[in-house]
Amino acid sequence: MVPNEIQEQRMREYFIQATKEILRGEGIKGVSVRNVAARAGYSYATIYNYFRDIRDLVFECVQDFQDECETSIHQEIGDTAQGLERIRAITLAYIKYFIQYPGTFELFFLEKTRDPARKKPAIELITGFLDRLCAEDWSLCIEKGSFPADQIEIRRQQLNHSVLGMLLFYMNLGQPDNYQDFKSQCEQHLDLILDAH
Amino acid sequence: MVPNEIQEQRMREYFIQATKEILRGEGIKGVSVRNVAARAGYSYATIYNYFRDIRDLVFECVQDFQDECETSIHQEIGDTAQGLERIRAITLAYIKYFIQYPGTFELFFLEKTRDPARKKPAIELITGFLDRLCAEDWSLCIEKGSFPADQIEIRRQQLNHSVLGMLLFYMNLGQPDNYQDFKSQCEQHLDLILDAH
DNA sequence: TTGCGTGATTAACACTGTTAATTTACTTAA
DNA sequence: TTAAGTAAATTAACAGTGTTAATCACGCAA
Repeated sequence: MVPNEIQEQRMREYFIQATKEILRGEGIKGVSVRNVAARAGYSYATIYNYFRDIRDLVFECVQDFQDECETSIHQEIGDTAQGLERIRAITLAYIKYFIQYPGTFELFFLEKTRDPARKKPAIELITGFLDRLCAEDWSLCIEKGSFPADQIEIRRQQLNHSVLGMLLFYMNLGQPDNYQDFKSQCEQHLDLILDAH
Repeated sequence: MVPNEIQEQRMREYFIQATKEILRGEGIKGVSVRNVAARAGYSYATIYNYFRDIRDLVFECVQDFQDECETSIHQEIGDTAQGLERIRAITLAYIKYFIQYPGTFELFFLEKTRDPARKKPAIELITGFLDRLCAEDWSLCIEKGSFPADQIEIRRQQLNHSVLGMLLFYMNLGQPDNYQDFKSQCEQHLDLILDAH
């Protein structure tokens, strides 16, 4: 890495850090060019020397928040035994994280890129996240023959879709109208999807 | 109705019409106070005599778009016989509508109210929409005993969540990356949810 | 005709993202 | 050491956004 590139990466990191702080505190609505720049100690226009636009900057935070989320999940699930039961635990912890940090939910699922092609890595990070978290456990399900092999794929997808749908219903439409009901709804649906009947 | 109220309702209607036109043409990103007012032939500040804020105005369009969507669906499903098969047809038409009018999808599921309590009617319109469309068919399923009665509710919910999740994945994250794949994915999942096994 | 009041309008404020022009800081060559 | 040149940070500016307060215009009653 040329010195130039080290400095550039450092500058980028200043802005990314500032953006992360704002996302954590105020959510995506608090992120603005001037807001981020002020927190990073630079003028607002400086951002455009390091990022194409503000959305570009915001998507740079995806990896970090995902790492953070993953850590939180692993703490939450403890040493739950691999397999279906752990898919359940991981998914519930995954949901819990987004409820706790709605700013991250907005960033991951509600924010749009100007140029999806250029941001493909970040987007793939998001779409494959839950699958990646549960990868080993699904493999084990195949080995143990918990499901017909051709059903694994569709169940993984269904898990993805249902979880996203439930989160969106709860966070954007307020349904169910309290967390207790929401949580038991989540558990009920997980049981259905992960049940081998 | 006092003359005063008739005039007021008329004014509101001018702005609502203008908003609907913009939503249809450019989606929610095209809706701004000045944009709507110009199209309605009034000054931007006039809107605030009839609506609390711009989001308030935007949510006034929900009912109309829902009526429009319902008409489109009934056209699409033709005379499909009541029951499970019609739930399938309705849901596919429902999905098709939102793909065709992404502005409506954004309005229904992505837009946030400032004051959810005050906009409760519009929100309930949205959250109960698909259920209402399929109400008769679910009833028939109960009568015919297609499912255990206690499973009906959860399947209805699962349909709701899965559909919303799939739509969001496809529209915001571009997964699957083409409409053909998306459509067959939808069909596959519908079969799973509506299958009595 | 004057005065009042309703309601539409303009002006203003505080924001937003983005770009161009300018200034600053630093490195290199003379 | 000074001068020139370059790279990067800053300011200014533009075109938007939502929202509110002050102002203006019009119709109606006295």
